[in-house]
Amino acid sequence: MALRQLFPLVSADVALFTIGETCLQVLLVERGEEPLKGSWALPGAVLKPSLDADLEATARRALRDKLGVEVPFLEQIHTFNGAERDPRGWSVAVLHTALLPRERLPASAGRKVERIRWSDVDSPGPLAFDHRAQLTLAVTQLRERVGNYALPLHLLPEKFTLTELQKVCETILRTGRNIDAGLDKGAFRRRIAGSPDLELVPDEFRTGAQRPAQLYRAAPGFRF
Amino acid sequence: MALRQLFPLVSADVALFTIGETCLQVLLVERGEEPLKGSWALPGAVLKPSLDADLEATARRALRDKLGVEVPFLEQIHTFNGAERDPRGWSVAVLHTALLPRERLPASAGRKVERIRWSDVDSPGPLAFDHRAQLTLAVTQLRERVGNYALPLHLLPEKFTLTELQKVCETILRTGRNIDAGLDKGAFRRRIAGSPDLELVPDEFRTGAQRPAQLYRAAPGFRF
DNA sequence: TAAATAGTGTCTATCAGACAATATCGT
DNA sequence: ACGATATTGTCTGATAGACACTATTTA
Repeated sequence: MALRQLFPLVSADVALFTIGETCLQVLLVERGEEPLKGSWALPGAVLKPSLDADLEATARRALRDKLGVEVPFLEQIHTFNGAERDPRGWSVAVLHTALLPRERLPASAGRKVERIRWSDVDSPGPLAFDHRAQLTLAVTQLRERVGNYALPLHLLPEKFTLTELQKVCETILRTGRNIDAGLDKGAFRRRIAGSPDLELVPDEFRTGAQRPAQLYRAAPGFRF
Repeated sequence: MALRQLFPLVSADVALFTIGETCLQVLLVERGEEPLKGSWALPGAVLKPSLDADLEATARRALRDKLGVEVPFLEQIHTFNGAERDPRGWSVAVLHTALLPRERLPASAGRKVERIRWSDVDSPGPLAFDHRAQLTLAVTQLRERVGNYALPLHLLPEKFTLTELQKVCETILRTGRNIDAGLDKGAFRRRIAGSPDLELVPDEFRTGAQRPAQLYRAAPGFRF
């Protein structure tokens, strides 16, 4: 299309992660329109300058439309661009990473989309455009950032135990090949203890068929 | 302009760094066109889809035009965007960081530009658009990444001594306030010794009025 | 009391910073 | 020999991982 020779297509894509039973999972949507109709892709939307204050707003709009959800964490991580990545022509796609606790998954999907699917991040199957590369980057970068143990707070409910936090970290780090990824309990808790991002919830515990576990939450001014 | 309500302005900006006598310096250019003609800004160019394979190419084109130089290192770091950051309307600016050894500075400036200036990164003066914020991000991120001691290789000539490398690291880390930033020689060299990014150049030394210093260079397959 | 999970303590290898000592040049 | 810088070595405190131990609940 000649238009693309003057004005590139600008869009926002999102790698939305959540914690599955054993795996880190990512949201995929089936494309309902050409090009590549019927193939799976990361959710995304074309920028509408009259609607979106910025591309983060574009990304949030995509998630509202396709999943009907507001995410607590959304951040841009890389911009894919060029003449070749989209068959429609020159395009700019700003990739975002978003995190959603499993508890906050909506019961129903959004409008405007055929099907959605939660996929293990290490076996997403074929994806449209360069979304395989986008996903790889988002996953790699997420795993690197787990080190500070703050990011996973966005994948947990408001109150959680240290063991739950550790499980989330282990799930993120566990790849298809590397089954273990078991973090040491002692070292993990020592590190957490010194973190300003976390605070203890007084007198609240998670009970079960064993010793109750102290509940924690994100510290008041917690941001990244 | 109504056009901007349909198609955002897409451009690439560059924070080009080099090492001055005592300071980390960044290239600024005086804007030769409206808007904000006459004010200082980071070099950049509007995307030309027919010319540029991607926005990295746009950034390289900007540096060629304004400084007449090819840089050995150029990498995208963040995308600034929104309806408000440019008076012309909705815009997308992909900010890049570039590094240039002082030895490779061209004698003359490029075409297409009124004036250029190398500024200390901590006192650039007023800048156009959101370039002050862009510069702050680029500098912050550069300082964080000096930790691995690999990035500064792009700011040095092909062959260099460990002391020269250390000086570059110290210069990058030295802020206006923090005058010291002196790294420990022993620790620095120990760390370098274990790095796969560096190799010794056999039988080559930098001589002066003192003990000659062993020359090093980037290891063969050095990338980030 | 047994099972299960929470939480703590200890040992050790590693590493970074501080700082001292030695090496090797030109003059 | 002296000044200057390069290069190496040692000491020490902090820390992460491994691993074992204790604590507290329900069944």
